[in-house]
Amino acid sequence: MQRRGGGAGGGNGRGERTIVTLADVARAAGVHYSTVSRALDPVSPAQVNPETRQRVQALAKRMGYQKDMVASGLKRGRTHTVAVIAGDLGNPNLAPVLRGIASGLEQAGLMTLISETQFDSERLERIVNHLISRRVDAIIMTAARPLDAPTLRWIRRQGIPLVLAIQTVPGIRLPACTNDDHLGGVLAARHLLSLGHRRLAQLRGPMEFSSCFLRAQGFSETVAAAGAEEVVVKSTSLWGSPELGGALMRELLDKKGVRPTGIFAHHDLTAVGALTAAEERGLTCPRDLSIVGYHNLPHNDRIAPPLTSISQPREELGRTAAEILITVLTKPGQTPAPRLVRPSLVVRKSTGPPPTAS
Amino acid sequence: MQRRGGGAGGGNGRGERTIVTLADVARAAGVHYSTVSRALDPVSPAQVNPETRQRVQALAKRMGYQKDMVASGLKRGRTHTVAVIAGDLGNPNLAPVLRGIASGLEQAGLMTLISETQFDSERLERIVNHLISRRVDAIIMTAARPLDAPTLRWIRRQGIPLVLAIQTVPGIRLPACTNDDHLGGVLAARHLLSLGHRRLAQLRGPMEFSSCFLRAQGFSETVAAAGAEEVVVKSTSLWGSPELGGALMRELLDKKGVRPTGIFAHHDLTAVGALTAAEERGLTCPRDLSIVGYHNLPHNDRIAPPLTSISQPREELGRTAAEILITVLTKPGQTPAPRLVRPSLVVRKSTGPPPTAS
DNA sequence: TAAGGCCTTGCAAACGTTTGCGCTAGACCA
DNA sequence: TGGTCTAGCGCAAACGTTTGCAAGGCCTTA
Repeated sequence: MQRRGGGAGGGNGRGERTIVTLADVARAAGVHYSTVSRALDPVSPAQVNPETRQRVQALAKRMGYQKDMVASGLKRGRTHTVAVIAGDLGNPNLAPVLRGIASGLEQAGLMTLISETQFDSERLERIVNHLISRRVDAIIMTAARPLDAPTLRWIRRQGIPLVLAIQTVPGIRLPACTNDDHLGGVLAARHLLSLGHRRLAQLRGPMEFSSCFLRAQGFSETVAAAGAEEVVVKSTSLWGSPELGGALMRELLDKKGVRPTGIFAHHDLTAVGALTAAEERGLTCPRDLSIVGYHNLPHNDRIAPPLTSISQPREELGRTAAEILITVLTKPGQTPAPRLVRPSLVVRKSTGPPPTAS
Repeated sequence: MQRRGGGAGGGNGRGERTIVTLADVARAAGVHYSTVSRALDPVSPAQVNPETRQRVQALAKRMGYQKDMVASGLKRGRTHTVAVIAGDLGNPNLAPVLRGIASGLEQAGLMTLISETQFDSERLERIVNHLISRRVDAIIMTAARPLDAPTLRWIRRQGIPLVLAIQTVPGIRLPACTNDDHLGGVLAARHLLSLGHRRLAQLRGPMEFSSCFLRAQGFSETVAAAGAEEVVVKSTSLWGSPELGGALMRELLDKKGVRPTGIFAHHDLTAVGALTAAEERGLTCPRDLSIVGYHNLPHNDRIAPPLTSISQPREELGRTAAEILITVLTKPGQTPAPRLVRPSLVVRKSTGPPPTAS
């Protein structure tokens, strides 16, 4: 038996329980510890007498034996741990995805280890090295940017299975699960067009995010196909804040020419900022302009006016990513096809027909 | 050298890099591997010739050696991993706390492993057993409920340091870092009282959460001390949803007697639901009633009317919890005193003087 | 110059589990 | 009855690191 190091976290260290190993169980059962190991291994084909197996299992349970995953990991080379790398845990869209991943992986007996890069490449590198040295079985990356391509390649060279979720990066073929952001752009455009808007604009997120790029593409294509007009506003490197939305909206309103009436913001918070900026210029929504947001954040129906938005099935995305990862782990060699989950449009009060006079 | 198992996650497995061990570096350096181990150990007091140390370090770096934390963990009994158990990752308040914890622990060279219980006791037990068998160095629990007391005791008996964050449970003395919820209740009460309200009420969260209990207590005490009146609404076991807020508010308005004018909701979302319900009864805020929320959620200033709320320093709480944990790990035996972080009042438009006619 | 000290390094035993191999004993067949 | 086969179990070597112990060399001191 072995003692645990360190005093008990809370108060009197009277606990100081010992930890039970294979050898302990073996001694009690009167067999060799390798036999115990085999008896406790669920997949080992009847290498051991059913009777012995029963006896040992019962004994192990009674003694409170728990396999030491660290030792097992060292020997087997598999730690049953999957790391999820996130950019910003504060992003409310992320939590359901993480939950989907964790619950999906749990069913396969895998533990989820979450880390946050805060979009800092150096930090990402540190984290990845740490994870590698910890011998995680696989990595799910939810915050990939083109910038990170070298790191992704480095992970792959280490022979560690890698799955991308939410974001994908061009130029690297990796199993991935993403939102159908192109479709999201299309849905936003169709909605505005069907209401009668003919002059449209986008408040875009950073184009180096594949998600934003695709949203923009889907939107622009649909607008062009309908023969409507799109006013282009430059995209920024910032992302998803009301401040950004305000800035972009002011820039849009300062432009010469005819003011667009249908706006597609790549983020609900951007839309919120844009709304505020528009109100400051005496415009009201949806009378003077309609706006579609993205992400369908929880408070959208309390905002004035309640925000029409594109909703993404977040938990499903996480579960799908987990599924993909599990196929990668169980069937090495094949690269599963990328998978898309489909967003939907949630109509509220921030969109309506364009002003008639114009 | 050893090969990594499993095919590369993405496409052609051409990579299949080998992994470098102490023995490899030792061979290349012409020394014994124990010497390499010592040369690479930053804390080992000049056990090794500075010259050799230099040479070995340079070589290790050049060869891309990375310490295998699994093997190290097995030998040393410390995995440099801390588990954080959360109730619901979707809770927007949690993310900053997690970030605070992770960044605090990172500075001590500790990795953060996050798990979600979804407030399921059975799941919690599974997770804890898994973590123990993975030999995590410590556990931070962010969602403790009285219900979980047995599990907490079980963790402590295993000799695993345990720190509570956000919630604390009565009856167990454990190092903890929590919000000063009592002060939060006091602040809310003082604010409403100073505006002139004399009939107050609370829309409380579940009283088995220490945070809600303390908020309620702070509020009630302050109201009583001011000689004002508090209308009591029963608390529920649900938590933090607009639906709950609506239900509680309707119950309050259905009560006989004089309607209270100052409301303290234990959660912003509850406040939002209450607002909606009040509007349905023809009451407007802040003219007919004032409401103070809790948590200062990001969208509070876009809600109509913008919500006065109690703001908590979330990331600071996480960092403090990490600090506590580190003291526990470095100075075993002592139980650090519980620490409180102080909330503050953010005044917006949902509070004002009570209606003059009454 | 010899003895004792320190500094540096090598040796080998752990940590707890997994697993290839070999041994024994019973079963089966000729 | 002797031989082969197989089921069941023990043996021991890994996995990669840490670390007490001892050995060797050099320096100091008497």
